[in-house]
Amino acid sequence: MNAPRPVVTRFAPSPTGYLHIGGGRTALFNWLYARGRGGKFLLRIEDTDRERSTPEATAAILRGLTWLGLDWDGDVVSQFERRDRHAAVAHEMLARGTAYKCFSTQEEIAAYRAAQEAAGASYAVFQSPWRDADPATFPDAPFAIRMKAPRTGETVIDDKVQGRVVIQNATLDDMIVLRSDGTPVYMLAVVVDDHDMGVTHVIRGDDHLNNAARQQMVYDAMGWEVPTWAHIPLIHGPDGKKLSKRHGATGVEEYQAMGYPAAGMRNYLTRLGWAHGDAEIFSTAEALQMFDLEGIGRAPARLDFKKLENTCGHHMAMADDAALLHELTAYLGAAGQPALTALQVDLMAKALPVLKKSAKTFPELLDKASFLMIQRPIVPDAKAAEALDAVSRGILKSLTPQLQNASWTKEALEPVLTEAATANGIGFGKLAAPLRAAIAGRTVTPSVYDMMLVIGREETIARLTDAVA
RNA sequence: GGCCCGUUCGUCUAUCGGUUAGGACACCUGGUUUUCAACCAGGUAAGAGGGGUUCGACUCCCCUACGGGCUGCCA
Repeated sequence: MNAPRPVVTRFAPSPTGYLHIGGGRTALFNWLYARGRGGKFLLRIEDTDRERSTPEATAAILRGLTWLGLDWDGDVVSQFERRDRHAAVAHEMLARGTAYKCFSTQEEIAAYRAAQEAAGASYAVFQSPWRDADPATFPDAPFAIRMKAPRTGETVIDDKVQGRVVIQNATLDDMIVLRSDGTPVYMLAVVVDDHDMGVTHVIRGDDHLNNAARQQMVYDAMGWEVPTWAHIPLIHGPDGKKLSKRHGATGVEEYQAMGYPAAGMRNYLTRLGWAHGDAEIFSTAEALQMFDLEGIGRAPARLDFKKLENTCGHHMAMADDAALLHELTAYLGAAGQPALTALQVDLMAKALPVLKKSAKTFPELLDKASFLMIQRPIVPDAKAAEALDAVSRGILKSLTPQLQNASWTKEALEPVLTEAATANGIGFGKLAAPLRAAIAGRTVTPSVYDMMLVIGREETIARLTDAVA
């Protein structure tokens, strides 16, 4: 019995922008798969395209992953820095006879295709005249190294998500592995890096499914063990088209700035395109237990903000108070809003156990907490001002001295308020409205008891006094 | 154009030849309630279309339609 190799997965984004939400999900799947099996999750930045790669983009990707709670093992690998190794492998392929020098210029290749099209072909794979050329005929000119790919037969990708995918070798050309300027091509770099990094499972977007065939040829050419493939469908927008900027947020950091809690985001993203029976709301620890490649669907999934919000609501409610307060602070920073004052932090800590139960996002939480964020004198909005008519103000005024003596617990406050209502011949609702207006300056707030308990007796009485003055 | 992948309620999905096709979000109705929520109960809602295979197909095969991807000395 051979012990199975420990799982090694990786996330390999191009640093050409922010961390796309689809990329975030791909990273999450890789992370869940590795971490759930005691394996390693590696991070590699595919920065071989010097024109488009920026350090800012790399930083943004790292921030996005960190926010999602996806930690990687070891150092971040730069693909560009490994270019010498890639080139060495290309030359090794040359030595093995699995690749050859191609002196065809780009003009010649274009001309070849044009000629084929003129001859009626709709598309033609380029067939280099140098594939089997005698070295004696080699010109003294720059050359690219092309893989000597099989021209007949088929390449089979045994994919954990897509199943058995068969590609006819005749439809693939001899891809270039090393450019004429000596730089490696992405297709070669990925294979060399994945092999050198010991990656056992390649979990990535299905836009790479066709590429897998050519990459598998490189593995074969080098005599390396082919990793387990798992090509997952891309995420689409609500209209079913590929998710793009016109759908709204596509960057992971935008979701943070919109105030979705990371745990909810993880849960939602895990469930998007993956299922485990009826499991809907689960912790990350539970996700780690359940996640497998089997549960990944084959069809692209659409983003549904309503469900995202609902999922986040559950996580908000079950979050640990201290952790939630900490994340709220981080949210304010990410959203570019002022930090909480010491007093607000104090009040927020008291209010959180109640507020978190009904909020789905941080902005919503903050809105429900507005009664503790504001300062006297409180300026009521139009509707609140209406609730504070002369009669109501009179009732509030008579209530103040009674609050002075009541002990400040919900149990003690309840009879005080209900008795005040009956004494004035009104229902509790009629009393709560002006109270709410006086305490919060608005008509939609948490329970009046909860607000009073959070801000305390002194502040409550001060606000009531202001309102009736 | 060629090749590859996909298609179950509006959305995410379960089902792995035999089910009244299940769950969740959303939506609608009712309940609870000091407001908004939250919460509780109930309801509407699906196998893209057409051929096969089979005693029996959402499940297997073929065709069509639609969607997506790849087809580069980009990644």
